[in-house]
Amino acid sequence: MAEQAETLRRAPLSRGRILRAAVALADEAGIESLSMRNLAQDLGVVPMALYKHVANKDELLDGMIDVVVSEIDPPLPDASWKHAVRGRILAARQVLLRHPWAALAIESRNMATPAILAYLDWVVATLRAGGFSANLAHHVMHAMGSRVLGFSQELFDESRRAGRSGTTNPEPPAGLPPEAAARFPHLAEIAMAASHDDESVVGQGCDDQFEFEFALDLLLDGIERLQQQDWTSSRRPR
Amino acid sequence: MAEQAETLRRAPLSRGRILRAAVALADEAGIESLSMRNLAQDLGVVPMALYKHVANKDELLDGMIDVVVSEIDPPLPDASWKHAVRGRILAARQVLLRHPWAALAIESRNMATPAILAYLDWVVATLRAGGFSANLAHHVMHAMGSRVLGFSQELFDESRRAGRSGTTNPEPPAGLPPEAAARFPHLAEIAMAASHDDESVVGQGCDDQFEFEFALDLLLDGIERLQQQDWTSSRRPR
DNA sequence: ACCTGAACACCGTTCAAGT
DNA sequence: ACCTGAACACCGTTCAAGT
Repeated sequence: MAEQAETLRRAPLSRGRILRAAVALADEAGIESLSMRNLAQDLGVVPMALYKHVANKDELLDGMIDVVVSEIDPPLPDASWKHAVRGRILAARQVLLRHPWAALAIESRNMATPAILAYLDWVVATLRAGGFSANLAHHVMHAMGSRVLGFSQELFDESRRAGRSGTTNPEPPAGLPPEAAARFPHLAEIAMAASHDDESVVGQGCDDQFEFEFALDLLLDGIERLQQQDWTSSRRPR
Repeated sequence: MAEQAETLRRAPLSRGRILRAAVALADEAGIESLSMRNLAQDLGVVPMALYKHVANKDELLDGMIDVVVSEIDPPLPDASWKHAVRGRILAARQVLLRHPWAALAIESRNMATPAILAYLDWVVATLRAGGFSANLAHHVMHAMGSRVLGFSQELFDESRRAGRSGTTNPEPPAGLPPEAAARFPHLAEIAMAASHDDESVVGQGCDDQFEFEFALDLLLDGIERLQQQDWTSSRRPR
């Protein structure tokens, strides 16, 4: 009875409402807590009701990815392809930081969603307008890989695993555990090396934003050099 | 009775035998078919028997990753850090091509396994021996990201999804579906651009090995340039 | 002391029964 | 015709009962 009244008070189900609730659930409780049953409960609805708006869980995930990608700021008009692409990729990274589950979700799905395709199409259009051949633009897109969507792509990226953002893990230990440090001395050494010249600042973890921009600029600078040299595939990067 | 005889004929369970069977199961049937129950059945054993050798499924996955990483060829002695690192990364890629599920598995686990740490330690040692500062080596490892383990890191990488290797998908369609091509003309254009100068060869998909080496060399060349310039973090790549 | 069948608490999804 | 509770075929893991 009370439950029925609750249900009636709610807005009618819609695909958009389902997707927004799913994104919120994944953000708050982690992607591993996203089940059709949990999602239905959050919406005050019986699980089967979801299936009228999404075909199955995979399609739900595709929809959630579209929601996230649509949050990427539109491009700013910019004279230089390099600034334009760099700025939009950093904007994409900000979005993915808000939705830590999204990077892995995008990589594990195999279909490109419409929002992702539109985003990638803008990147290619910007390169082409900047004087890139279709051939070079093709290889550049491969080389950027998922970094073009702001993925950190680190080998061990804490933030991309179990969702639970914020409060629970205040400070992940920066270095290796002592016994691992002894076995892998070179890793231990660079784990200590801080992001800045001040060598006395050690063991306080990595500056993720710095590392992302470092890698992004390394790629963009190399790409710029190829483009200025009128690169074609017969001449390898060398 | 017959089942008991079968079981007795088998070698006794061991962590190694379990891990090898798990890798084989994931290779053949796909990672989504890897359940404790299926694995136990393959081994002719009751599911609970596995728990004496692996604590839980996550630890099983860690062990499987270790098996895969140990398959990477040992480094060849090489005078140049660049050739040594490049060669070993391409060897890692060959291993990951044999185990398509492994890339995503490594990215979704958060603990570095001993085999991965040993591999990374070798890469760092090679860089340091080649004259890299600890600081630059640190940033380089971040910039390489999971590419150091041979990941393609493509945004949409067919091979990394559902395992089922070989026979079932003879030829993935190279270009976009027609209606998508109309909406995303720039993507359609570069999807047509083949890997080689011969512009008449279109729509036959991508040369994955070429694209991987293109991106790898782009990174390695940029890294070499930084190292030769005595890069420090006060001077950004620029 | 060891092993393991049954059980628990979940899944995504189907389907037939009820309105 | 529409909606949905129960059921199906799975999970990973616990635990107590049996040897």
